[in-house]
Amino acid sequence: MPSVCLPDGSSRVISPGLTARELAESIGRKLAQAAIAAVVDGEVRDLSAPLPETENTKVKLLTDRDPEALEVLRHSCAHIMARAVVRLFPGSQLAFGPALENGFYYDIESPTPIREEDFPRIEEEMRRLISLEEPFERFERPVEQARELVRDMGQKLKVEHIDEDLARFPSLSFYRQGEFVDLCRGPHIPHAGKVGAFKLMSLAGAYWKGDAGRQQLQRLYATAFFSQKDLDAYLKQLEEAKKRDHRVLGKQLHLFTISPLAGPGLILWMPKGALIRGLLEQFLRDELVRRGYDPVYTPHVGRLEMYRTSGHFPYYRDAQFPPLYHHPAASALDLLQYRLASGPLDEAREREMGLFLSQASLVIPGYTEAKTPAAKLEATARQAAEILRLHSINLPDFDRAVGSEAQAKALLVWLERQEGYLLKPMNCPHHIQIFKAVQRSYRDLPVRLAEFGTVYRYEQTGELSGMTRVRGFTQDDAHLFVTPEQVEEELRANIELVRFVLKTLGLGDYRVRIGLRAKGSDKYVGSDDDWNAAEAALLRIVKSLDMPHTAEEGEAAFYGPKIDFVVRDCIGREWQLGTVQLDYNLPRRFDLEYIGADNKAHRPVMIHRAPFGSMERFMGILIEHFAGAFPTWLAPEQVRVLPVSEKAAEYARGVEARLRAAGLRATSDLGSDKIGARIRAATLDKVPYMAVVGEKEAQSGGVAARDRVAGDLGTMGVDEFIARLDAEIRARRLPGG
RNA sequence: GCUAGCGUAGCUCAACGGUAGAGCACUGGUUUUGUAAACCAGUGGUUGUGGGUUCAAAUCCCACCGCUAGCUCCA
Repeated sequence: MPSVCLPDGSSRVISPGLTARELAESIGRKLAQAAIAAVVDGEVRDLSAPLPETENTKVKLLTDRDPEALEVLRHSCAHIMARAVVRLFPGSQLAFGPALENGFYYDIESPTPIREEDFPRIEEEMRRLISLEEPFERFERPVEQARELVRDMGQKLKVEHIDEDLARFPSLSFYRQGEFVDLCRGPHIPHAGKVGAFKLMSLAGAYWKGDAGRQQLQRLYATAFFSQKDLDAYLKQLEEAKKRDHRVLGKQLHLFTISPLAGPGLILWMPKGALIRGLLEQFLRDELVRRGYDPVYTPHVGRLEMYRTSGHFPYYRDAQFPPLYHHPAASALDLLQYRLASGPLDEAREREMGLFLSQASLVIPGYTEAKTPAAKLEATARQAAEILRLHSINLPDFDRAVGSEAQAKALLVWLERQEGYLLKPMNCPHHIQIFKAVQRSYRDLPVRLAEFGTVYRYEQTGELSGMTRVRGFTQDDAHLFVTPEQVEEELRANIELVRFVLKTLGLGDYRVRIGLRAKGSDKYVGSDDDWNAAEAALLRIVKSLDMPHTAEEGEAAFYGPKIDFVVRDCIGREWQLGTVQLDYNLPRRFDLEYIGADNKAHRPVMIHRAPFGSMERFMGILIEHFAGAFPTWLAPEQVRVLPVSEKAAEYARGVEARLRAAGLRATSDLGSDKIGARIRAATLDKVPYMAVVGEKEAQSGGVAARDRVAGDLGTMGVDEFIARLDAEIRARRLPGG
């Protein structure tokens, strides 16, 4: 007899064909009404689906309290939204409409573009559909019939999807709601009335199947909840996050600015922001030195030759600022060489190349008109020859070269003789030179070279955002040169360092993500043994430290496995910080070695680590985490002295001087506003402490201390006030801690 | 780079084809203040830049620059 096992441990015998809904009814009428879907053997299913006729099937009925139910609800709401759009915008083509962590979207191609002004109409239509409480009815069709069905509905994208990805399935499922039918795997809520509250959020472009080479669709973002209360709470949380936006607070509190004239994506640290950054750097540097790192400094540019050796140039050149050459012809020849070296390209890569070349303002006569890849390469070579001639560069090897490969090689020989520099995209090649400057013995290892190193990457314009996505940033970088046996210990020490520092800043809640090789792929460098050992070490460490972690195959860099740190801030948002990466590649490219105990040369393993990513990004995250109210040890202004009236101004100046002499960052506000207004100003400036002084304090020689959050702390002596702040600063106490 | 939206005083915003305005901030004055906003006055703009349409453009059109939300990318 088939039976089910319920979460409370009880089991029931069921009749064949019984659905989850009928099961719920048999348990209780209320449960049946509240049920949204069911988890059957770990899989979320419709209530209307018959339960499997096996013994001891694990069944859990989901209600609006279960997170999985919310996902089902949102997916169903995506259907309701699509239905409303199809009604209002006849001829709309539907693509995908999945649930997300905070809502859902639907990608749609409509004959008349949808605009944000249309949101109220769409929402109204959705409300009407929801009030009908129509059921979601599932049905299945063999794949051929399914294809005909979507074709007859005029849903071209769905036809494409079946042809490309779904044809291998014997049958496909659909859900019907009134006149609206959508190809969909499900599951869905029993009827539309379960949607308690929803809201259309935004409109964006998205490529069909995420492929930039395909047409762009309109993506409607929205969210849905079981109750208006939950939606309101979510919207309030968004408001809260918005108030913490580091771009807003950074402006308000004069921490940093970005000037289009200085350059988009290039952070200008204002005095207050710079002070905080300096304190953070000092804190990190002290901690690194304590843990055996050696600070170094390297310049902002490096010879192209070095980046050719490391492989950074020219392979990632579309993400780099253009190289700096002395020879006036070199930039053009460099681009032409790059084009020739790339050889014949297919259509998609040719499009990318065209974009890149036009961005670099390189015009090749006859290039665009050339029909075949070979003709394009010929045009490129002609232009190179022309430039060589104009600049009287005699290059017989190029003239003799046959084919784009040989031509590229000849040009490269010339280019390599030219003086050329690159704004550094990474610090590692420089640090490697420092490692190589001294003969290294196994006794010297690990060598840990640390630098707050500024690097430059030419991010796409649409990618730039405040301090978190920029074109120049300073990594809290270090490179560790270790023996294979030392890898595990170094990784462990690294995680412990991150753990300590993040905890100090109140970001103690985080997990690590481990990037492993994709099985059976040959794109990785390094021996299998090294990889196996390194991957096992990574997993062993996170397990032994009892840390939340996820391991993801195929997420490793081609030169080694890596760990990413993902922290959760005080309002529950996750931020990806830096990474720790093992590297077998650069030691080989730069031919690094150390002398082992056997008196033979051995190749070290490199560990790249920038656990906080960059100072810019980390600062941005801290601003949001603290909502601009930095703990006293980091606050740019720690105390503001506020004389009650001008009569106490002289005394206030004296107090300020004493605070400064004690090492506190103090100022006085001697303005003519009333004391209440100046307290308000100091509070809005997020100054942690105020020292209110009037005639009483001037007589007793004290201050009336005030905390920016707790308010009046009462009167105390100046020394007592200083001691109190000093203790807090030494302990690096956190707000509320 | 792509899609959509947006650029008005230092900041937040109004004016939406017909004389560019408010609050805050700033400056000067009055007030001499006791724990989150005293009062009065004043300064401040070639409406992102450049072109076009119009008798007339912040407003409509085009190009560029920048910003925002996504997409794509991210060694």
